[in-house]
Amino acid sequence: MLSKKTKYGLKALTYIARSTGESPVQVSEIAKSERIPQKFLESILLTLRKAGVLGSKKGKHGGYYLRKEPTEILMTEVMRVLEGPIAMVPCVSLNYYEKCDDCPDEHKCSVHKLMIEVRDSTLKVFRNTTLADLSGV
Amino acid sequence: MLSKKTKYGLKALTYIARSTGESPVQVSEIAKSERIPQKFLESILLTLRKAGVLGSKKGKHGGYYLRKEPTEILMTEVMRVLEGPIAMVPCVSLNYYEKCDDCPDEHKCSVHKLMIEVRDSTLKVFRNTTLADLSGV
DNA sequence: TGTAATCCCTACTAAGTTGATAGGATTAAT
DNA sequence: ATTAATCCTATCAACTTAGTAGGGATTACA
Repeated sequence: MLSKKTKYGLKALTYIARSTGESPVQVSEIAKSERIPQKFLESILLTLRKAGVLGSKKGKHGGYYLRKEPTEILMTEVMRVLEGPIAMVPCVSLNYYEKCDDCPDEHKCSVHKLMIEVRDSTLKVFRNTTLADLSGV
Repeated sequence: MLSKKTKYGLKALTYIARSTGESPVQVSEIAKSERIPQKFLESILLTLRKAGVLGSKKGKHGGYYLRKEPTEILMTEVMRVLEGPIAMVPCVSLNYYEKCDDCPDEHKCSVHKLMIEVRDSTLKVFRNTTLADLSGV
């Protein structure tokens, strides 16, 4: 299951990408428009900022803005930040590899092979999709 | 993340598919060989039996056996039984569709479109893979 | 017919995750 | 100063996961 965190994060990014103005977009505005609990959204955007996807401006008239063009923001990056590893098992994760405790030899593991295929096909989608595709910009 | 339940279930199915004998395969044997907690595995195989993937024989010399040929057992079926919906959000699930509370119009939802793509690419893998592929039979 | 082996079923539980909420600290514009 | 924003930490209820425990029901076979 996709977490609410990721779902909200994607919606917020889409909203920011679509907002044309020069000034940064405020959390309250996004929260209201996208029906997301504001405090929860705050923490999500903070995560995205720390990961370098968003920039922020503090104080009055502050808010969040994209650090890159929507066409440059890949879903691989966003999904990894919000949802964590793309692979369904650590033993096939490219970025967060971990050995399974119960597998003596992962090359003989039937689950391993299947999960590599799933990972690759999902990666293909995420590598081929940018924020621009999501937001129609 | 893939649950242990699914992982263990897949390993167990693979084990059963590989075991050539006429008599059914016992839980204890699978548990020992695949390093799976026996009681946990019992409940998993029970689920697979109730879903019609496995058959069972009770009493002494009892055990589990496949109800179909490995080539006939698709990953779509097994994954749905063990892991639940293949879609990452209910609003794009083919078998367990549910509307999102926060989406006024899901056709305009950016997350929706992305998740349909992920669902389709994952489905493609699962529809193309049978237990025979996993077990090399 | 007794007994051991095996699946079947229900209930419980510790640990972790999720989806928030609360309260304030910090920063910047006016 | 005041106001409006982000930033940060802590807390929490509900749920899920990965088991464990204990026994019931069924069957093979001596």
